[in-house]
Amino acid sequence: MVRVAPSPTGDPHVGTAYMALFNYALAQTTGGRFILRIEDTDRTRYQEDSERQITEALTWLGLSYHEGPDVGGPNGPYRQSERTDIYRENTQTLIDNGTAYRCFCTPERLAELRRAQRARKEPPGYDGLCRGLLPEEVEAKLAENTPFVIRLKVPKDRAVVFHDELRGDVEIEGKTIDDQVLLKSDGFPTYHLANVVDDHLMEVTDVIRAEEWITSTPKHVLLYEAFGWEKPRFRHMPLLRNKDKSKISKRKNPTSLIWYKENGYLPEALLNFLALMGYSSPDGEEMFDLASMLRDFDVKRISTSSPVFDMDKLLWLNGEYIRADSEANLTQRVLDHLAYRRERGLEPDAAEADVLAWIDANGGLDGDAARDFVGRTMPLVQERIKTLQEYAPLTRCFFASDVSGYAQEEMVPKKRNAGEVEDLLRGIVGALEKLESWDTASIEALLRSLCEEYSWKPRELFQPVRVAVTGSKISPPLFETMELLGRETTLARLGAAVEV
RNA sequence: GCCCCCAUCGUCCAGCCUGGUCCAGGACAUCAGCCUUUCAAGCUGAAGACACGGGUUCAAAUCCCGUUGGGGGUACCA
Repeated sequence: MVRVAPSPTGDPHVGTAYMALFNYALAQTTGGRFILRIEDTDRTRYQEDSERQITEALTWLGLSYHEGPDVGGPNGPYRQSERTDIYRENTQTLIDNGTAYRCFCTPERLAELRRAQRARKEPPGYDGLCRGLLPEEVEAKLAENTPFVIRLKVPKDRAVVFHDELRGDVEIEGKTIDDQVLLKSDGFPTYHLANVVDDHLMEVTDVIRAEEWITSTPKHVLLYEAFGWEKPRFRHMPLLRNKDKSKISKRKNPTSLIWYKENGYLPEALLNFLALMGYSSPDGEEMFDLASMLRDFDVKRISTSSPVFDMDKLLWLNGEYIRADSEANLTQRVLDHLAYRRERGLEPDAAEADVLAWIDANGGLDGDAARDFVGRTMPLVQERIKTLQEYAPLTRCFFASDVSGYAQEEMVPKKRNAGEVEDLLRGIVGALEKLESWDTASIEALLRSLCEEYSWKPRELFQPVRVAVTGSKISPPLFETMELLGRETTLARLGAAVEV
């Protein structure tokens, strides 16, 4: 039994997907179950929409869970905010057996304490003032309704050792472990308490989480001991990093899974990329989908050094997946992507607006006309785009009614002048008008013959044609583009170019 | 500061556990060439790393110790 336990505090995070992937892989390859648990115990950081976005993002990635807030299961509820009674009851057992205590210290006193400790260059931490409270004193405070928290009574005279399956034994001295708050004064548990209680109750046997939790694992171990519960196996994954090696953050990297979807990344590419971070397949293959990862998945192959999140490599992988896809499927993906962006209310750029305008005028995103036409452009651009988002800029010339926004000099090759280009274009228009069959091969044959006739090199001659027809020096293959546009549009654009 | 984790090309990984086959292999990025109607894609090639110092050993990228560096933690956040 494994779980992923994100907190709904903002956009679904790439780190959540990373953790989910490895938990999912372990569950799938060991016949275990995978739980999604929402850790929403921090009411100040809670964000309404976040949980739905998390579930949607995991679904998008294909990381389905057996149990979770939206799918139910035998170990619910799966939102910690709905389990507060459970935490309260369990905390009471700790108080009863003497492994936890009520602390009535005010936040002000704690802040003052920390300041003093800092001034004395001592490690900050609770001084244990309320540890020694007599039962009557506690009763008195309680009677006065003094707010309190419940703290773990950490044994300061011994070390806590736990075994990390990936890293070996980790030993931390009790005196360096703070008397952790377990239950806040608002009645909500802290992460540490809720996490341990839930993992136990939900029968989680394997905890795979990020490295940042290593130092607090002793607290969790102490809790398992205090409750008399069996510990799960711990595995701490390396932390995803920014280029400067700091923990990945949204200021230095896109961390929102929504961002990747909005920008045309394929879920299988993102997942594959995440898998490559700290993991390698036994056969050394770098491109593998989830199914093939599962075929030979081995937790022992997870490495412990933290990888830098390299967008360049992700982009390359995304391109690989795009090229490996079928034309029909990719066509549908482009359409779905445009629909998704519209649904999200994202402002289209000029190219995207042109594409959408054409599609709207021709039956809409789910119409046959759009699918047919986008499908016909696909062979021209499939190997030229690295994200779905790059489709529109590259194919704008097929959808736009007017492409004449280019600068005049773009049509003029080096060592040629505007007059020469104009003469050439007139000649080309004349020849194309008389061309019998309007297809790629015929157009190419004709233009190449004109190269000889005018003594222009192919690359020279094709440049003004390309700019006139597509509006840019960079375009899909020219002759195919002209065929797809049709004689009428092509000639109109060439004619317009001659005019000016 | 204190505690903990980590350490192979710019980046991601392989090799390390079970020392010799490693003057270290692959991928991304970079550069060059080829292909070529632009841009891509593709192909070929180049450059590029065992952090440092000790120790163990006939032999160390691999084992041990230390140093240095990087990161994380040190909240009534998760």
